[in-house]
Amino acid sequence: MRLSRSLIPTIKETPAEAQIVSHRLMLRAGLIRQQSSGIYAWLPAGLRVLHNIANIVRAEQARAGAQEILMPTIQSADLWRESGRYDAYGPEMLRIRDRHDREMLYGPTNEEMLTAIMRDSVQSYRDLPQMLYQIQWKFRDEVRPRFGVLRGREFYMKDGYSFDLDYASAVSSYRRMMLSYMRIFRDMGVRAIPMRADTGPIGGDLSHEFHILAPTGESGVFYDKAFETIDLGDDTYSYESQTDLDVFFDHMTSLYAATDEKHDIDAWSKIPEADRREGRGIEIGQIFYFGTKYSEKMGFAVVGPDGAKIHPEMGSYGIGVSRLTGAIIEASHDDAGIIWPDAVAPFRAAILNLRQGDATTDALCEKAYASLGDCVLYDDRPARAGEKFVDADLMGHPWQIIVGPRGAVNGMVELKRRRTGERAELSLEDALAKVRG
RNA sequence: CGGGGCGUGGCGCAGCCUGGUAGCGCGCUUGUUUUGGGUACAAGAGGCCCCCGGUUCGAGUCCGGGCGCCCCGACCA
Repeated sequence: MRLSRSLIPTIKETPAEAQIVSHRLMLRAGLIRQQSSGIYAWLPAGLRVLHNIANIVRAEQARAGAQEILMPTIQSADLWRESGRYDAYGPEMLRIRDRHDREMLYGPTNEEMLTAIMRDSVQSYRDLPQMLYQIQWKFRDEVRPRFGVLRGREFYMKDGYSFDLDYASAVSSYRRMMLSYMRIFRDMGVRAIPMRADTGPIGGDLSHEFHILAPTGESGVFYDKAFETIDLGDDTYSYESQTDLDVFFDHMTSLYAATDEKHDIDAWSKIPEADRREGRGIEIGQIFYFGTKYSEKMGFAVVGPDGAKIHPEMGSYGIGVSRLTGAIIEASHDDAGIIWPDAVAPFRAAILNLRQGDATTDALCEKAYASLGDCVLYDDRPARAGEKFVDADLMGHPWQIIVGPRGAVNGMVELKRRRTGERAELSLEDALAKVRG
């Protein structure tokens, strides 16, 4: 994209309402604009990040055997009466009425709806197991939204659901999702740690939360340093191998990891001091096994091989996609601005034209832009160099291709790596090769 | 839901106590200048001072009632 023709409204001063760093930077870098408390509009650069994150989720979920679907945001209250959650959920659920005075709601999660879909569509044990997910907007009317997209009321979330014939199979699905989640977060360039968790209103008896480490995280976390060097490779663990999934799960759950709420001093003290790590974490995902809670209440059963009815064992699996955009910034920034991991950056690189209007410089920039295409942001504004440097650092592009008249006459540019600050004088061709990776 | 704070050009704020022509910095527009880390000068544009009501000759300012937003706590993907 050409910055001169893009709506990426960076701002110099810190908006008064933004207290934490990711919120400030998302506003300043022109990623989002607030519309109401806890409700945000996503501008072009912000939406690209959201899509990048969602696509990483899609790719790895597909490999784990999950199918993508899309369910509506608006649901019928009747559905939730079947599970008993219409009354149980409380004021976090946004309840609305349509013109015929029918009770509706803006979905905060989708166990009921998908169970109903399955009930209508699946009758035989031969059709299970199934693993389905969607990436869709949710609404939870938080008492006190804050921290920008980290605690919005409207949020973009991946929610997945597994349906299995028996407990063993359900546990296998759960373990497969745990592996998939760890790989998803790795692919985004952040380190996540699974921690045993309470199940909350979703119900059930097996649950883990995933936290990514960030100095500004909401909760204190305690973990074994082995999490810093976890091997998640395809050669080590296969989704197809039950043994692999079990080994992986045992490895994850045998290592100590707890938020401050669940911290166990005794267990902690048994870990060699050199292996203990303390930090702050932001929850970016949670997985649950909850058995037949919904399939029984909502009358979803399949006929088994012996003709008997079987209520499928279910689990659900969430990733806060919009929250991740903020969480990644919390984990990856400096005083100058965002430092995007390559995989989620809105643009792989920015081309900084330091002398807009200088024929040689312009030509070299155009060449770079034509070569890299949509994955770069070409700063072709008639602005001063300093302003372009500052904005590029703020927006956090992994690479900056700095083109000025001094080097341009020889076809040379300066390539800067945002994360390390390293710079090198290179020919344009060499710089482009590096940016392409 | 308890406690606190704030609503004044796009952004950050002053003015309110003590009522009397709506200000500052940044940004924006035009020109000159400058040109490798937010240049300097000049000239401009831009404001139902959150809303409604009251007091007053006169309200951004005082009083009452709303609405919105933020922060701390409890709660939470």
